[in-house]
Amino acid sequence: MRISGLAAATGVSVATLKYYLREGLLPPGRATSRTQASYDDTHVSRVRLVRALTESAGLSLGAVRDVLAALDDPPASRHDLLGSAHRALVAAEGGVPSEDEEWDAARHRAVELVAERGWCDDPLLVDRLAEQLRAAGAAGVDLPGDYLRSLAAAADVVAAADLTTAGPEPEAALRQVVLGTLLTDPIVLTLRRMAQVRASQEASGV
Amino acid sequence: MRISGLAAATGVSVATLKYYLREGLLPPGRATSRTQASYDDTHVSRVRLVRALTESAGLSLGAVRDVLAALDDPPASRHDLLGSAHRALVAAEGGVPSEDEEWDAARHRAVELVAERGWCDDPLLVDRLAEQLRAAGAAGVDLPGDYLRSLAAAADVVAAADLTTAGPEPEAALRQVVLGTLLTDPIVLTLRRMAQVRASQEASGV
DNA sequence: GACATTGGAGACTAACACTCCCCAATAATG
DNA sequence: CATTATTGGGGAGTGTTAGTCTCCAATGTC
Repeated sequence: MRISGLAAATGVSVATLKYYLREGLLPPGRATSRTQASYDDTHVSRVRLVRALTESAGLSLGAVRDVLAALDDPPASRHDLLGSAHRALVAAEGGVPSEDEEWDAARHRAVELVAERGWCDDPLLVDRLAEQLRAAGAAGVDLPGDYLRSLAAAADVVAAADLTTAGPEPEAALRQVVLGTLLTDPIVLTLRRMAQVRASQEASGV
Repeated sequence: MRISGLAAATGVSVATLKYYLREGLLPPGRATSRTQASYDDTHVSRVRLVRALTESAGLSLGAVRDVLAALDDPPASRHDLLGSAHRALVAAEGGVPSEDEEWDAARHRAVELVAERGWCDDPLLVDRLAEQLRAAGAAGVDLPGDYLRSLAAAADVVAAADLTTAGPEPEAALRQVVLGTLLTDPIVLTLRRMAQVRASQEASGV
């Protein structure tokens, strides 16, 4: 398959594919001559993956590059699997916290919630949570402790389901967890909207 | 308080505040002369809200403008409350679906899941879900029905909690639900990451 | 009265994700 | 074998977003 075939198979323009090649998001095809290369199914699925990650998961192309690099990295051991997965995920998103007194209070709340659940205390994740709590507070949105505990309980349900989708082979499991998480993040939020509408209709007696 | 005071209170540069004024994201201050205006606490919290919505919730300034406009709109009735809230939320995010055969299959899965839960069948939300399922499938990530059902169950838990934070007055409730949802979306995802790490440690016997 | 600050407005910038255009080399077609 | 289309490679240009910079005359402050 030549580049125009790849374009037809994925619905992405030739110009964009060339751009992805230049940016290293798509590996070069097998060169059959100086001005021709052939692409196969792996290229098709790579392109589809890039599109899903940018369009659905909302990642930037730079973040996609990082995720792809992490997936190509050997996961060392099954124990490190989720570790490297989360390094990829955290790197894919951003987050540099500021430092003031409101932030300290938010960070304290974050640590407390995590401790209560017996969750990991990865400082990257805790800092991010603290920053998000601070932002909500600064915007005048109050998040009671019981409310956050409900969110945490729901997160445990989701995480348990996430783990069941991972098979035993480290490489496939890494791929499944990283991509699955990134691609289901928007799904989780959409389901939340749907459930909200239903819950609100019930509450007003429809 | 003059504009430099507003800048100091919010940590946002004067140039950026002027930009927000121009863009209509921040109402003008009370003019005390031709070259001076005074700003109060409502301006401080408006700026903080804009920053939280862009930095934490990841909205574009255009989406922030739409959300703010929706919040200023009178919610008609308590019944329409979540309706207008969701119009604001859905508008704030985007999503125009494509039309092919994979999409039809994804749409069918979406309709089924929604029907099973007895959720609303707002076509905007269903279409969005279908598009997200299609993207995951195209990227080679398989989402079993049981897995989606688990996510849906968790969404119900979250939505029930969301509703408890809304008071009885329509205007305050609208604000709480819309902003609360937008600002807790990233929190939900962070909690998911944390719970995943814990669940994975448990699974590998740590 | 000297100096800083303000509102208002236009121009400029950097990052992002393409998109267009050109080239010489090659492939396909008649 | 001649003509036409397509390819890889790469530079330059585009539109959007979210600011940032510069300038002005009017005003506030010491």
